[in-house]
Order: sequence, then C-alpha cells, then structure tokens
Amino acid sequence: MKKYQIVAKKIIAYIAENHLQQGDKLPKITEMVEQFDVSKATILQALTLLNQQGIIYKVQGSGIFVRMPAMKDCIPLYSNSGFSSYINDIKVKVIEFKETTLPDSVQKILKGSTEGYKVVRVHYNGDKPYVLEESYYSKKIVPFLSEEIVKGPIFEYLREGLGLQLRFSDKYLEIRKITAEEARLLELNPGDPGLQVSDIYYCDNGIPFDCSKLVYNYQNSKIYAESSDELI
Amino acid sequence: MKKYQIVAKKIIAYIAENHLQQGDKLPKITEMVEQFDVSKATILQALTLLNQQGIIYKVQGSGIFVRMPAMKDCIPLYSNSGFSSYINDIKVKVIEFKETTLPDSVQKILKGSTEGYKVVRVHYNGDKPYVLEESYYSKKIVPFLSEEIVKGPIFEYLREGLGLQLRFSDKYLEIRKITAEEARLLELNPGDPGLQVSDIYYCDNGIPFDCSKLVYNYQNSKIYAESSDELI
DNA sequence: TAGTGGTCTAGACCACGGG
DNA sequence: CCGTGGTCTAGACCACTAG
Repeated sequence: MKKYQIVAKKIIAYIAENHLQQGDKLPKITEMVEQFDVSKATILQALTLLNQQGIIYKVQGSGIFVRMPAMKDCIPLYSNSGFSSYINDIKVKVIEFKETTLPDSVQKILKGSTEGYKVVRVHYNGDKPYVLEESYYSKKIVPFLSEEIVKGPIFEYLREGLGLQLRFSDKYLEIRKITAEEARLLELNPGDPGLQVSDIYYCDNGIPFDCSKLVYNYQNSKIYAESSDELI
Repeated sequence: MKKYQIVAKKIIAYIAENHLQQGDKLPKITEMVEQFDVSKATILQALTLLNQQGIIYKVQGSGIFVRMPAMKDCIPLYSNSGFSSYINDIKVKVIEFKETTLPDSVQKILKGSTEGYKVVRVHYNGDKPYVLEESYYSKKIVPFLSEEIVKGPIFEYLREGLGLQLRFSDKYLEIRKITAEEARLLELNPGDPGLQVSDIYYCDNGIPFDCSKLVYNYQNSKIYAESSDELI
C-alpha cells in the first residue's frame, strides 16, 4: 500500500478517534509531516484523496477541516465515497443470466466485442427492491462469469478473481416512466417514476468492459453525489 | 493563473488542434516537461486536473490517452466538466424573488443564518422548461441580490461581483411524482416523474451559502456525470 | 505580520506494460 | 529489458487568513 494511502487512512482514524465533527480543525500540515514522518508532498497527496472523497476541505491560510455530509440512507452515486455508510442489508436476485452475442447497441459501446454475458438482477434493500440492473459484460475482458458469481458482488469478483481494476465510468441519468415489466420487478405500478442510470465502466487500460442500465425504485432511492472542485 | 492551469489549457488546445479522438495518445510526460518548460510535478498536476474533468486517462507503463465521453444534449451534473457542450440557448424566468427570513429547515442547513433571499426560477432550454429551481441564499454571505441579477446567471454574479468562490457541494438526488404546481411551471401533468436534486453549496472557507432544490423536467433532462477514481 | 496552506522545482527511485 | 507513468523527497518561495 502506498504511503499516501496509509497516511489517508491514519487521518480518517484520527477523525474517528477524536470524534471530530463537521467543521472541526485537523492538525496543520507541518505537524502531520512530523507526525507521519513523510514529506509535505505525500501529506498533500493524502489530503487530495480525502478531499476528493468529500471527507475534508482545506482553507488557505487557515487550516484543514472535517467535512461530513449527511448521507444517511443514501446510495452513493460513486462507490468510492469515503464514509460508505450504505453497507446495509443488501440482497440480489438474479432474473436472467446467459452467455450471448451482444446487441448491436452494446457492441457499439463495448468496442470490438461481439460476445459477452447478459445479467439481469434486482437489488433489494432489506425486502424492498431498490434497483433493477441490466448489464452486459464483454467476454474479451471478462472471460468467465457464472450464475453463482452473479449472485454476489460482481465487481468484487472482477477485482479479486480476475485482477480487473475499474478505472473510470461514464454515467447518464434519465428520468422516465417505468414499463409494466419494470414495475413488476420493482413492485411498483406501470407509469410510476424511475431513474435510469446508464453506466459504461472502463478498466485500467481504458477499455470499456461493462455497460449497464440501472432503473431505480423511486420510493427507496435517495442518492448522494458529493463534489470537490479541487486537486492536489 | 497558475502554471498547471495554463499547462492544462495548452493540453486541451493540443487535443483540439490535432483533432484527437477517444483513445488517442498524448505526448509522454518527459516530452511535455520539455515542451512546456515546467517540472514533472506541474505536468502531473495539470494531468490530474484533466483527469478529474474526464478529459484524459493515464495507463501506467503505456501512456496518456484522450477520453471524450459522448455527452451530447446532456446536462452535466457538475459544471466543471471539461468540454461543457451544454452552452445552448438557455433562458430563465423568475417566478418569485424576495428578501425573507429563512425557513427553519433552511436555517438548519445554512448554519447561523436567519435572513436571506428566496429565488424561484424556471430554466428554459429553447422554449422548453427543463428545470424548476427554488434557492435560498444566506444574507451573511450574499449580502445583496436584486431581481435584475436573478434574471441572469447568479453564480457568475457571485463570483465576478462578490468575489465569492464556490468550493464544493453536496447533492442529493431523489425521484418522485411532481406536484400540480410544479407540473404547471414545467408544462407537465401532476404525478409525472421528476428528478429532485437538493444542493448545498459551500464557499471558499467551507461555509454553506446556498441551498437549492431543483426539479427537472423528465422529458428534457438527460444528465451526465463522469467519474475518475484517481488523484495526482 | 505571523502562520498556514499552495505552487513549483529537480531529481531519485519504484512499478507496471509491452516488445 | 526498456520505456512510461507513479511515488516520494527536501526545500524554496508565494498567497491568503486572521489576529
């Protein structure tokens, strides 16, 4: 593990141990340099990380402060959110799983791939369905998937099992009325509101390997997306 | 303007001039160091910026590549998105503007502020209403607003006129059926789907100054949100 | 005006990818 | 193995905040 990641972890631990609240001040950088015995640049790198995760913010000439957005009961739009308090009681039901030729529209997105896997699942928060997922995985990059794997967290398998690292993603949000079929799976009524999130996931070398369509149940879906227009 | 920002601009210009496409390779870092006559760290800082804006991605041991997501006709979730192609024909209609005591719920969010401004506006894309906005501004931080200002881009005024810099924001997304009043303003039917985005905007020193509720017209609202799980 | 974060440098060495 | 990006250092100097 890299030094700046270790430092970031220690800072998070520091916040937790000292029960720091929103707006509370952290030690100054020079102190951290001594404390953690690394260079200033490394501290800055760690702070950048925490900044991006919405955990801290810096004010020039003043100090570094704790930022803890209220994201209770929220689904983070990005999974890298610092305090991922959304590790609830999540279950998955597989509706469809098959190896297949990718539809044209998907082939266009997962460039150069013709074969792949189709996965349709419903995610439950407790016993409430909160999102319907339809995903296509490129076989070129994900050579093997099984019904068993698909019952669990797929991305964990991709990372642990295949050494496949997610690098970045494009997300397109759309609001629309859901179809009868979607309504059935989400235990709603046809025509009810739905948030459709179309995702394209890219692996380490920039090749797209997964293209998904998520339709969120509007009743159980509060989503959190923090921003930080900063760097370093 | 800082060096890394200038470098970032130059790289964007380079991409445009050479008509680089998704996946095309950029010059290597060492070349950029010579080309722009700055240190490697500064180049990295510029690249971090571009990375965060979804313009490039880096592959260790291989190179730096252009990333240009298809965001045609999309509203960026964050306004700092690199290629903001959404500078269309946008008009604003002010529905309500007044100086007022902030509601309790808003006071809780804009901590310590009791007085402020309330602004209700509809944003039109061409002649189609695409979002209904209800905003409260803390008078402590935004001491003056006028009906005239509110007819234009408020954040531009805050930046140029008041020297107020937006630092970061919390966003909460919710899908729901819109009310009769909202339907009237968005030229829709009551009960139609709507995306509600609750924003809290924080200024440079971490104090929240604006709390907004946006309800998007589901017919004209495709939203883009890129991610990049990286730093430096 | 002191203190704190922000920018920048020059250079050493590491880690990964691809030939 | 070479080339490329990634990490880290030590230190100089700038810019902003607050007392």
